[in-house]
Amino acid sequence: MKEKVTIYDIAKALNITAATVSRALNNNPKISEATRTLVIETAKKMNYEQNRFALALKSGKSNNVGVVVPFINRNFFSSIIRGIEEELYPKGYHVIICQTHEDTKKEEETVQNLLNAQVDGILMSVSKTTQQLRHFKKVLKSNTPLVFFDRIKEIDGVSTVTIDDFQGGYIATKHLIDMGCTRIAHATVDLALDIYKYRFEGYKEALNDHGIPFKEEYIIKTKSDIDAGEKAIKKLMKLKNAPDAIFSASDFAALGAIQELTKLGVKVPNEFAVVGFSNEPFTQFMELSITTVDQSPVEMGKMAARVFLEQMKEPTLKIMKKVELSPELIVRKSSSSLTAKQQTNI
Amino acid sequence: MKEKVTIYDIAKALNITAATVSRALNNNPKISEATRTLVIETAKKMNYEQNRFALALKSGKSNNVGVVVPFINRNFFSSIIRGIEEELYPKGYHVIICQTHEDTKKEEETVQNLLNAQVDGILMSVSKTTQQLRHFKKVLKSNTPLVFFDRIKEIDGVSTVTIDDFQGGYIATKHLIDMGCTRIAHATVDLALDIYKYRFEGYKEALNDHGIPFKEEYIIKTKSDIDAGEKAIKKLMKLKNAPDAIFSASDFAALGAIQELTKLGVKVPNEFAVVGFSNEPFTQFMELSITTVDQSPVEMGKMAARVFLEQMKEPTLKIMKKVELSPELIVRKSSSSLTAKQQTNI
DNA sequence: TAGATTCGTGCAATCGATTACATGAAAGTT
DNA sequence: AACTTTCATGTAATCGATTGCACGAATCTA
Repeated sequence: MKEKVTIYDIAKALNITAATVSRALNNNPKISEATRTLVIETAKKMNYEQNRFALALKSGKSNNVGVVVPFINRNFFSSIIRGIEEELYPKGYHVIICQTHEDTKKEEETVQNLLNAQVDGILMSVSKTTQQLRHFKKVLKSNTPLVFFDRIKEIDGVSTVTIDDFQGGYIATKHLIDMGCTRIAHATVDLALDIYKYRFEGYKEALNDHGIPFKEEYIIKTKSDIDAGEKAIKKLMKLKNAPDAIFSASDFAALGAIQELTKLGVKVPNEFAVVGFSNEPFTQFMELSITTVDQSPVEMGKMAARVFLEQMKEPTLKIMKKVELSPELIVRKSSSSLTAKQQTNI
Repeated sequence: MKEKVTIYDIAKALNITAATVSRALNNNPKISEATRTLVIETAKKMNYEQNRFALALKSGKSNNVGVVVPFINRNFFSSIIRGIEEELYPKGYHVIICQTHEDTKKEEETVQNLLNAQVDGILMSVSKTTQQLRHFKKVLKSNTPLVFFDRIKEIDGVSTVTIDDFQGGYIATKHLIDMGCTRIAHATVDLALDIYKYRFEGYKEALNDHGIPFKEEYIIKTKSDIDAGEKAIKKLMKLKNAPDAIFSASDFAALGAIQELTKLGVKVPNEFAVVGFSNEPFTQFMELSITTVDQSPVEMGKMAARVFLEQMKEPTLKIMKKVELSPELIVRKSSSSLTAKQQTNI
């Protein structure tokens, strides 16, 4: 039906060759001003659109980038993707979304797949289960820019965009200390993942800086869900010297903690303060809104995209950049009866 | 560096022509069994990967589909995309994500863009502001399958996947009636959008079926945010005959309503019941969890993908399918003190 | 004015895969 | 034995855009 207009059609219409048309459209300086404008005008008139595949075939560049995340329908990741899309779309790139379901196998397969699709770059957050780095090496070998965000692996030649999880853990903990808490527990998730390791270390450093002894019994390794938070509190409140606050590396666990504390009759925040991590949307909507650490995911996505673009500008150079965004503590009711009133007007 | 292996390389290695290799790899029946297996084996050995661009250029098919939504970092949309991706990835399609920011201009531009990129199909949810349908007609003219989900426009030849918003409005309202409410208000958003119109009509029908007179003063047109919900309650509670329940077409407005009610000292759900719509994640996490209507967005995404695949299977046929998923009422505390206890264990 | 530059354009190969048509060998038919 | 089929493979065009090289005309140089 709809015949696509090609440069040959334009050439025929103007009685010149396709080569001239191509050059005119690409602002090749060897073309006379007269024919250039003529070509450009007729191109517009004929509704010419460059065929991306022909271009891709010739150049090897697709103008697509692959974005790989565990799940797209997690606020944190979808916000990152939003940032990436908003940064890359105006530059003519299309964003291809893939999910790994936290499964290394699928991750490897997906990466290989994107490579076959000759994406111009891959931006990704590594699956929890990933140990093997072979598939990333393949990406580098194929000269495709690779940018990790949030969940990274240290690989030579790979740029990374993270938030400063250490600082995040530090400010969260310091805030609890400032609020007068002295027996601060910490719920972590998986210390094999850098993000949790650094949050934990920030926690320890804050304690240390304020002369509060670190207690192993206050550290609970949980999953990142509500149930885990409840269990953590159950365990913690049985201790002889039960804590008076918890910094949870997960908002969901923080929520579970609050629910369990309420069930036990412990008043939050007066008797027990809670701080989460991630600024999941629900934390602000709760009646007892939850203090948490914001990771500015949209900004993180934009930054990852910018790092990629920078690499594309210098295809000959091997750029390796490490960007660390600053986390922001968002104080809400779960940790501060004082500010509770200020925070009421959402 | 990394030289890509082509069928010519394989051909050279086996001292045959590329045509034979191509045919062997495509299971063309004219190729002898011997050479076929030989070719396939060496292809594997040489790590051959088909060049998607060459294929795309020749066939005009990209194996990409475009997905267009207002914002990707909205739980509803990101969940739909998750469904789409999970359904399409195994079939070899890549999903290209685009956002319209609820802006018709950007929507038109995006659609045009996807068309240029020769996607094999476009799945989208229409922007709120879209009136003009020209860009959709263009899609149809180019013979690209178009599937609308959730926010649709009635266009001949376009398949749609929606939930039965009428039924959603109906069961939400009926639930309130069953709970003993008799003065049920309704907060809607934009009656120009079908989804809200149908929810409203379901509401009216439910009232009607149960002999409850419809009152214009109980209908509030708001935006879909917390603030809007608060304002709605302020207005409603000033009425001489104030309502005892509200069915909000937006979860956010429902939340705002609850907050305002609490501020006014009205007990939810005992004195006033609230039902929202969409099953946003926060509705279940609230201390006073919110009754809402679930739209099974992942399922909706999968369905949209399946409708697309069906169309691809029959390229000659013009398939126009209308799928309507059933919404599900999720009863939580905000409307039912009885079930409140059952719902405690999340 | 002859020869050297410069300029604008055309020619043709290339990117990698597919496919209608041609070809030649083997097998079958009478 | 001569002829027709069948079968497997090769030849070459095609998809659309890019680009090094060639070429003729116009302009410049001495």
